[in-house]
Amino acid sequence: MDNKKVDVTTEEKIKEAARTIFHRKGYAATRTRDIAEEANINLALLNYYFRSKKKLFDIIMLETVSEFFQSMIPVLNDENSSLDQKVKLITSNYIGFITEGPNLPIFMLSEIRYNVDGLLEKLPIKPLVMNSIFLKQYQEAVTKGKIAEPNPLQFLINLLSLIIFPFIAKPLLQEVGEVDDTQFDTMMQERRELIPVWVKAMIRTE
Amino acid sequence: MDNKKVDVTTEEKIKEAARTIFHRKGYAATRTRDIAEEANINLALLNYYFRSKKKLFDIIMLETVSEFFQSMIPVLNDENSSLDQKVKLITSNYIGFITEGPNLPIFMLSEIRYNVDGLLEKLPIKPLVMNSIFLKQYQEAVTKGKIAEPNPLQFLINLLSLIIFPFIAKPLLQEVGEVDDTQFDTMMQERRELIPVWVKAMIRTE
DNA sequence: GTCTATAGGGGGATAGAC
DNA sequence: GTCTATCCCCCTATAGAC
Repeated sequence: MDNKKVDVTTEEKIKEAARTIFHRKGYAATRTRDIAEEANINLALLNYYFRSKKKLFDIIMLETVSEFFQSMIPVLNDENSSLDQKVKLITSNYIGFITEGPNLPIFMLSEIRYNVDGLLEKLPIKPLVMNSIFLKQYQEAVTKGKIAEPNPLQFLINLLSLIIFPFIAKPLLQEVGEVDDTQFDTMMQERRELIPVWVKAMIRTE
Repeated sequence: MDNKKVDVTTEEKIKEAARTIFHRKGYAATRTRDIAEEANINLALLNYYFRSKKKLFDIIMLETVSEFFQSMIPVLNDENSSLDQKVKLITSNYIGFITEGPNLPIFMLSEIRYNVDGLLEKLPIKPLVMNSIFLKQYQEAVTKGKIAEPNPLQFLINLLSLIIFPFIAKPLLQEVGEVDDTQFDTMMQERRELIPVWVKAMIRTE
């Protein structure tokens, strides 16, 4: 009876369109008219449902950032996996995630700078990372002398850098390296296997 | 006679202001009024000198991307330095460069996506990297079995990722890691020494 | 070259019919 | 709930005096 496919409410259609356009062009360059067109609805309906461009944007932004972190949390807090396994999962999950929506990182990171009142404070990002099993395992490995770099934040920065940055710099890297879209994608998929090996080599003690 | 300090032409004043505002807010969110105010000139003068917002932007964009690459070229083509030394120089130079203008990477990378007609094609980026001494040295090291990763582009991606990404993700990382501006800056400066060690460890053969 | 004043248009938002 | 028509502000760009 309940056919999931058909209950696409107008509100959902608008949100979906807004997500697409905002992610592609950013807040300032997006026109509400573009969103309406993408959603195949009238411009007035957008304001009927969401009051204003800014309110609609805030909703999309919150959902986007939430989803981005939610996908990491169960991995970080799995008691039954090792540090190495966590690194592999985070790498593979995020490369897959970003391959699906390549505009996501640059959108999040540029919009977070100025179109955010206290968005990051609304989300429980800090405690979820700081109290994670992941962090405990890292610190334990440092204590045991298995890891050279004592600062877990430097490690996290490195991991995220290697995963996310290539997607952000794609146009530049394609120009520099003379690679087309297919070749670029192949390289990114190779990195699913390579990054875990690399980060392990980076922090191991001599 | 020629006092460099005083010959700040109106044109230069406008360009300087435009650079500041464009870098901070991006093309779409920037208003020509903001630039005029920042430059302490009348709005009409901006159009008198540069015809339109877009033309002014194109000039700033070209200069910005040019400067960014120009600073790398002499390092990449130095015949008298080793691969390791080049990595150290690139790391240190760019961390210094970006510390001076922290908005630069996110500005370049987000604007390059859509506000660029054929900007990258105008600049000789490709040959300058592909024909560089740096690349030759890398390939030589691969042939000699000193480097495990055969693809120099993967190596370049890793190096640039580790250098640039943390600055782009600064707000996020500060929230996650509970670090203030001073602590963040300290970490970035530490990375001047750390990154060369890390990338060396990443690619070395067993 | 630099200003004031204003034209011109685009885009967010609303009124009001259906 | 959904549409058409329209308001109105803001921003880019120009006209024209000095």
